[in-house]
Amino acid sequence: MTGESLHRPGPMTGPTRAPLSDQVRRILLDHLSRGRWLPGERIVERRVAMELGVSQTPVREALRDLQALQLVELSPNKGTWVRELTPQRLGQVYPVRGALERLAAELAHKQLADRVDVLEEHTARMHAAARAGDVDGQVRHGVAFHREIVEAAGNSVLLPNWESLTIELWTRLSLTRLRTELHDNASDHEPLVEAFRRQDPEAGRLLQLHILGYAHEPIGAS
Amino acid sequence: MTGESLHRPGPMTGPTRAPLSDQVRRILLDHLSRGRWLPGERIVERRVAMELGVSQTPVREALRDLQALQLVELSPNKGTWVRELTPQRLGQVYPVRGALERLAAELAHKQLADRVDVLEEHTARMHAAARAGDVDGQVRHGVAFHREIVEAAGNSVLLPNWESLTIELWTRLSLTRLRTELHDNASDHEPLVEAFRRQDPEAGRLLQLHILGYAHEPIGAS
DNA sequence: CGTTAACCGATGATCGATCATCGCTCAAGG
DNA sequence: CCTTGAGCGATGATCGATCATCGGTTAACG
Repeated sequence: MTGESLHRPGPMTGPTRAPLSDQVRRILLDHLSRGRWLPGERIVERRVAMELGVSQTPVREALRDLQALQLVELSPNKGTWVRELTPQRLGQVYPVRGALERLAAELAHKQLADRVDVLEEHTARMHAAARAGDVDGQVRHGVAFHREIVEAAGNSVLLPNWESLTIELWTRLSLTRLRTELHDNASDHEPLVEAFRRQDPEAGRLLQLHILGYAHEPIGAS
Repeated sequence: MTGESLHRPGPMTGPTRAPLSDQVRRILLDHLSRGRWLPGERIVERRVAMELGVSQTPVREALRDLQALQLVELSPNKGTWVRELTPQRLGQVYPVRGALERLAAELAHKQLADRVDVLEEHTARMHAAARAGDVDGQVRHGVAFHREIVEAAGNSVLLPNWESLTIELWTRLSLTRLRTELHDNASDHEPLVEAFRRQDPEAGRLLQLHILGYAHEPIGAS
């Protein structure tokens, strides 16, 4: 499963595209979310480069990106480490996320009223995934629900800021590493959808509380 | 003033430190804030590298950092451009900043009560700078005031998120490029300090409104 | 045996060169 | 004259090699 060389032999049929550093970043993200590297472990640029059949440069760039996502720690002249996923760190994400999404809901209250059908769609898929025992699906649609809200705000500063929290990845890591439960069932989202539908001025606040409710879930939280 | 070579001849006395890419980033930030490159203009990696006497690599890394700060735009295989500073973009920063700082104030309401003296210090310096006609000082201390609040929250997700907004730089750019006025006088901050001192539950909300008030300042905003 | 400093392998940082892609130019074809 | 595509210069992307730094190892010294 590893050792997947990224060399492009010959003319490389088709649209090719995608800088190597992007592909490397995706692979590293994948490895991280699967626990290929555990927290505290070192990531050696040259080793990864050789393994992927690329040079040090794109690996280095990819690691810089992961640093921006707070997934790894880079120390000048020392190297790269996988950051610990502690319940404390996880707990610090929720307040920020809550504040940002509340703002989004307040900015987008008008647009959201027209998009409740999309939100309901996500809710339904979430529900279906839950019944099918599809954890991955639950996470994906759950995050999509929230991303929809943030995108609806149409604020080009807000969206990248929210994306930088990488909710989906953190949720996955939390599930596997901290063995948290997934309580994020569809029914929790229905009151929110209703609030958006009637453009309830309190919808933002409801959303914020909804998110802070996630914070109580981790089993690991003492 | 340009053409400052970064070569390190000989044993380089002293602590040396600081990767070249960091120095380059600082220089580029400086150039950007001074208008060395105007919005829409192209930044060519090799040209900058030669000018600074370094190779393409550290320049490239520095540009990636600037991209994360939303100061430039990078298009794969196309190059780097300085992003426009439009009143619209600027106006989108304030709501996000407001939401984040409100959260900070609410998280830190206890710690802030013990730090009102620091806040007052910044207010005083702001005031002094204003009287001295020292615009730069006003900006610096004004931002420091707000950073103090965000730091007091002690949330390791919140702080980097707030820093990524690069308030100080945007304020400077706004002053020079959009010719906005600086209404951010010290007296505006005094009610905030008082609210923090008495741990007013509404302090966060006050701070948020205070920040949104900045948004009305730009002359350029139609 | 504990302390200190030169030594050295591993690895991040940087370099100079090469590869690949983008846009533009310009001439052939209609 | 307009369209089309080969040719080409500029420049980003990637590479392989080299430089510099960090940390652990070793050996002289007391």
